Amino acid sequence: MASSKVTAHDVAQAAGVSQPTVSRVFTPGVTVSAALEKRVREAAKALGYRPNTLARSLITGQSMTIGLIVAYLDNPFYTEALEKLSHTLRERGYNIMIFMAANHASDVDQVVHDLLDHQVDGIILASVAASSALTDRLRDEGVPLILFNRGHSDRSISAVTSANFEGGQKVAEFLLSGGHQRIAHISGWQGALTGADRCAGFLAGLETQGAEAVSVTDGLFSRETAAAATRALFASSLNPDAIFVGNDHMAFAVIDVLRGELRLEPGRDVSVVGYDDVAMASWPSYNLTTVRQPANRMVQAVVTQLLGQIEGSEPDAKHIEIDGPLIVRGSARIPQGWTR
Amino acid sequence: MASSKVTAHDVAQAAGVSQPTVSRVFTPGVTVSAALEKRVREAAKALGYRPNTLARSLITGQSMTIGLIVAYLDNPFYTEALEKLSHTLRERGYNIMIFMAANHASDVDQVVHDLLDHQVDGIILASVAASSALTDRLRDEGVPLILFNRGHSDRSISAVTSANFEGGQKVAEFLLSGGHQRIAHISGWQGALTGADRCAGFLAGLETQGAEAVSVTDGLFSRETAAAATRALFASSLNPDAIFVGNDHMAFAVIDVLRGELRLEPGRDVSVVGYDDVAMASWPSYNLTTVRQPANRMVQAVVTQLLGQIEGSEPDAKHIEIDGPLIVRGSARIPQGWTR
DNA sequence: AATTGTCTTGAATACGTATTCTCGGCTGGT
DNA sequence: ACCAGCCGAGAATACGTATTCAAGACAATT
Repeated sequence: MASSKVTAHDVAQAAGVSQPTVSRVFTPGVTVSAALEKRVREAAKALGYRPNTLARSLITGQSMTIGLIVAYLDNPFYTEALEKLSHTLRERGYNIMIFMAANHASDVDQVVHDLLDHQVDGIILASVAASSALTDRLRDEGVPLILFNRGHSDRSISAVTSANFEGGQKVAEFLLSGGHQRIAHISGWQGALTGADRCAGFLAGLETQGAEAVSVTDGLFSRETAAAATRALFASSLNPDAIFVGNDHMAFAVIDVLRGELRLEPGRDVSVVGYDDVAMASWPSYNLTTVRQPANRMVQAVVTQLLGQIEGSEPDAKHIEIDGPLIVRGSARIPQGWTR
Repeated sequence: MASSKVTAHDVAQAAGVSQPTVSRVFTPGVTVSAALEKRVREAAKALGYRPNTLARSLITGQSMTIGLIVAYLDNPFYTEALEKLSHTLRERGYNIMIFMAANHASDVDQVVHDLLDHQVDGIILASVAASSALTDRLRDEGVPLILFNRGHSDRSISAVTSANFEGGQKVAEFLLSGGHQRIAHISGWQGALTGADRCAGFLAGLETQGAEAVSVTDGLFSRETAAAATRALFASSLNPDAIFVGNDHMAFAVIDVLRGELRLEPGRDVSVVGYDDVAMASWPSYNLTTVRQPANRMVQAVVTQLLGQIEGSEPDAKHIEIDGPLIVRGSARIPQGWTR
């Protein structure tokens, strides 16, 4: 029964009221007499009317849309987060405009401009760095920005991460308790605070007990790089007995190389510890000991903080760190009497 | 230097021209004298002006936005597709508004209505079924719809899938050539044409050579269901020597159960074949023989077809099937002299 | 009964842009 | 030199809604 484009005017005419009255019926918190509301709703239903969000946004200045930029979708941690973000934002009435960006600053800048042209109410950068030119622009434009799983040296930028430094420390403590002697680290990308903090925490944790890593390599959050680093590690004379890998995604590559090429069984011949606790970490093939990043709580924090800034109730930027436990599985030797 | 909201009027005033002239400068294909264009562009740059896409969309009726609805993001095939879709659509000037939907028809309907309120120019349903109430509504509204990796009984609905029936046949031929005697099938969800077609092709392929499956179970595209089906399969007296699994995502679960719980090595004790050829299929831990769904070509087809319908150059709906090869790896016994 | 106040509703306007229409000036052809 | 035709730019309008403003109806208070 609906024709292609039904406007509030059409409904108004059908219901014998004015267009603003129709608008009021569909605007929460505005009062309309019960009789008119009924007539309007019936007419709207009969005609198949639904408000045009674009026109509404134009006048209210609120698009109810959040821009999301994400780089590494091959890392399942981010798809998990994307899924939860989508649901949580939708519950709060917001929609997501999504962009995949290469991790070049120029590409990100371009994408952000596109988002601004679409009048997004806020922007989430997941696993992507923000140039200061960009943050300046956004501050100027008054569009809230929040980083997901990335820190920023400028503390006036909102960010949600896990407690990466402490996470790295936990791994160090665990591996040392396990009596490992030659501990190597294939780190997350050192260009990102997330990777650097985990690395720093890990090394600090080792140092606390007078130990140090036999090798530290930047794995760049890439499977290929991590795999190559693993081969190099065992081609050298270092002969490590434990490897802390900067995230699960790389850790799977490390395990594949160990098992498939080097005939070393994780947990028996070499200990491997990851970071993220993605779903795959619990699959029997990997059974990875890892530090959990609580995606649920991180997403909740992102949404609360971002919408707080948008709706003005929480205007101050914050760097929120969320603590996560070490999940002990089979890929690393378990210290005797380990209960933590 | 930019203030919070710069409009075309501001630029016009600064450049000493009218607002429409500013608009013309930013509208491709419209002619403006070089002198004025230069003045406008300089003023725009100085003020930090960028056109408001919402206002533009309101008048042109084109939002340059595509709605994307996806259900199973834990299946990496879809994240891969999402990534490619994002890039391809962006190249063509379109943006993506994304929603995660449970696979209930009611949820999908709700989400589609939200998308329509946002005036999307077209809708892609990935791994989600469309109710006929929905397709009617969309046809009425004049918004093109296309299904990705899902067929539809109504041939007037556009859809892009792989050649699922033929793919299933290929697997049957391969397993029979390998001399397998007791072949089982853990199928994709039979409520979806994708799952049903693969299954039908497989069974038809077996029948061609006078064989039949010892067991057919619906795996529902779910890891847990597939794992349970595997356990049940080997708890019975069937003792299968080959399993064709309806997609890679489930096949990984099957392999995990075989190896971790049943101590059976895929490729030696049991042959396992999947469907999709996601990146993980080539990882050494799984090394999965599988039918490739060419994500690149499928995405290209989706975009070409959808934008064709939107821009009017290709108004007729089509069901496009894209053929993919069997990728032979190590998880299934290779027939002697197999070269195809 | 008169007045104050509240509550509803319609008229008018605004949001920021694209497009139609019109007009002035300019070019080119004979 | 004159006119047809064309091109470029401004004035006006449209897109579909939310909001301000003013006016009217009605209840409540004195």
